Amino acid sequence: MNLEEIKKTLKNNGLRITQTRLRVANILLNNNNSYLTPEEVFKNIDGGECDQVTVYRVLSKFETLGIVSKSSFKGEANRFKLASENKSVHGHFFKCNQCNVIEPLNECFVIQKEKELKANGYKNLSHHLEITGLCPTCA
Amino acid sequence: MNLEEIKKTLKNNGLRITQTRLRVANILLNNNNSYLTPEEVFKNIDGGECDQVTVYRVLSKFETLGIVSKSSFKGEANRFKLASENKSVHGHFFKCNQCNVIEPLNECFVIQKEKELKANGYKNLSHHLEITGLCPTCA
DNA sequence: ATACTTATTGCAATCAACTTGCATTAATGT
DNA sequence: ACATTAATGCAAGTTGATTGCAATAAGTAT
Repeated sequence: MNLEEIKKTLKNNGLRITQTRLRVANILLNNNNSYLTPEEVFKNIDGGECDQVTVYRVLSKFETLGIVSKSSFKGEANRFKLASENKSVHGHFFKCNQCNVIEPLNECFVIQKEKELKANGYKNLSHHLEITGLCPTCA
Repeated sequence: MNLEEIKKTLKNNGLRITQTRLRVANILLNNNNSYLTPEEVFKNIDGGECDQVTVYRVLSKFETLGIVSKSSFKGEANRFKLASENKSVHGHFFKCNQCNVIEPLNECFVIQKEKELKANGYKNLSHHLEITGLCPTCA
């Protein structure tokens, strides 16, 4: 996704190219590799140039348009990044119920399933896998 | 988990066997097969017999003790049920970003990984897998 | 360019699901 | 029966997000 593609997507859907949408888009473009919370996006914009609610609305709209993908973890803010070429984005973690340590799980079991879903017409897939329990230290 | 096991677990951890803990335990025992939110548990207790905050605290304590397992979905309340004999509990869903339809995914990819973690000393494991995107209807 | 529509925004209020602080109450070991 | 301190109730606070509505600005027609 580059700026032109984003603009085109907005146009194609009868949506307006507004200041805030452009600002949010540019921040995402400059952070292509990391997920940002709406608040982080807002702080990058800030200067009183827009309202935080607008950032929420823009990101939410971007998501339904497939411009961004969302990483959604209970207990923390949503995170957004530009949708990658291959639309499949994912994160895997182990989270200890006691000490709250979060360890990445480095294998992806789900890509196979996503391929299956894609073959059946599902789009813009991303997934989130969380295994919780007690880590060896706490167990 | 039966009532005796729950009491024993509390004792073993130097915790008191209180009215609210017993009430919550009994409600969970009578709903062994479905996840309940703290609010649902509270409503089952109600009669002004305790405070909802206490239910939150009890369920949270039960979780760290491994008495219950938690299903934790962003955008909705946590859900709890008694930990099963085999401590591995899981839920898999596909959630459409547009229409919010939630479809269960009937296969479990993660059991293998959990076995691996168990072999390495992790305990009370449960997991949650969510694939999001656009369902064929919305795509 | 100017006027007109209506999508988009800002602001304030509201929400859900918890969490926290603290004084009071009630389990439990002696 | 009493002392200790874990557990509770109540009120308030928090975080992340949503909603209603009047004001504003983007895009289209004139």
